[in-house]
Amino acid sequence: MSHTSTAATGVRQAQKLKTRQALLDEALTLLEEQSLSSLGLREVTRAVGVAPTAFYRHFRDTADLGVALVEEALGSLHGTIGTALADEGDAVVRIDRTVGLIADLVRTHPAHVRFIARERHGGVQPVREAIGTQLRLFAQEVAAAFARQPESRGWSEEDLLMLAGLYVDHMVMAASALLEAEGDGEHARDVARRQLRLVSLGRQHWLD
Amino acid sequence: MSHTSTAATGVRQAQKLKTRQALLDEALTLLEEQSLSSLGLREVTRAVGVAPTAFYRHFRDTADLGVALVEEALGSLHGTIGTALADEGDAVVRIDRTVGLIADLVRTHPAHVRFIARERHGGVQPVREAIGTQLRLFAQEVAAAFARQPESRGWSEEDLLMLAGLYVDHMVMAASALLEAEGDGEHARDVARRQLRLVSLGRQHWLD
DNA sequence: TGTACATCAGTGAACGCGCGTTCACTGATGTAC
DNA sequence: TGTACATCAGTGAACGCGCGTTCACTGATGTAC
Repeated sequence: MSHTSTAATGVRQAQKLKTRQALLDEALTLLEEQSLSSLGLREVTRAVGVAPTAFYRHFRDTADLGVALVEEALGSLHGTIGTALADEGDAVVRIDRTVGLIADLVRTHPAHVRFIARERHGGVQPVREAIGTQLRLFAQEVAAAFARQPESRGWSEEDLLMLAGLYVDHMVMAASALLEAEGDGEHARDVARRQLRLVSLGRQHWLD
Repeated sequence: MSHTSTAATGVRQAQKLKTRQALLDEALTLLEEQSLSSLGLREVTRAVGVAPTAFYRHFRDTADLGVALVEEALGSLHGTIGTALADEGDAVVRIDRTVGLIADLVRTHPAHVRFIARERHGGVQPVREAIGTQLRLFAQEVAAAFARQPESRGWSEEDLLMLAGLYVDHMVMAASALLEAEGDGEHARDVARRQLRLVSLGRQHWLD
């Protein structure tokens, strides 16, 4: 806790983190074809190549691991989408950039996206709650980004949150649709863009 | 197969249907707290009070039962929502009626709604596909209802489907939000109404 | 209506299997002096 | 730097349990004549 000791070698700690990450990675892979609700602790340790009991050094149970996966999947996203929405460009450009960002996310982290879509309404309460909390935070960031735009003059905070919720819900939907789309998902991206443009139009006329 | 024989007593068939329905009902109850992916055949038969092997007289496995639940949950909805949307009244009245209809559905059949929201992206492929098919049919009906309204003059079929998809997705979202809402869900209903009104505004200005 | 045979929804025993969890352990890493 | 002790990530055996599936069965219901 003092001077150099905290920054000591930490070989043990590094190895522990490596095992923990392997458990998270293999669990995510197994979750492509099942729900967290049916994921077995032994399945995960078998895939990693450690004894079943090693699991308990890192997580209390699979629900606990699920909560960690939520953090891994959504924790790093904060700021990203808000930036895409708030940056320069007109409405259409901003929407295209946002959909592009979602498509990138689906391409680089398909298993994380699937996990969030699947467990958002899934059978494991703590995980549902963790996802709900993250998405609510996310909607607040989107609302704050909107608030900074001139189009939002005259909007109540309540209405901004309503709009942000609509956006976040559709981002999750669009991501899930892209996952299921065969090929390059050109059609799915196009539908997502048109839907967001329609929402954007509604936004422009909300105070008429 | 001929004359009166098909309409014979059918005591046996009636009893079989009763057991089948009991299996579906108890499964749905068990699914309030877990995913289909982890639902056990023995759990279901135990809840009904029949031998585990009786299950096989009705379903091949729990995935098969899940597909039957999709039919039960969504099969009866055809026409209902389309009617609410197509009937007389201006946009706001139609939206209020639609949200009221969703709220009724959540109140009268909460477990069915939860099942659909949960398994739409769940870990059991045949069930995901069955839900996808039903919701796509549903979106087509909504698009057809929209097509009959004067507001849709000049709209392409593709755009009508895009709009209908937006509606259907938000109905599922709204239903799920209402399920999770504590109390009477007044706030959730209000948010759903405002979101649909904003979408409706976007629709009115789509061809500007 | 009565009888003889067929059907088939539900039974109950049995199986092998993988599960989550406990426990005392090992041996490499970390710490104090 | 060297030594003696503490920590703790990962082990491996063992447990009791519920799972899905098989099989031959029973007895009420249905059918043919």
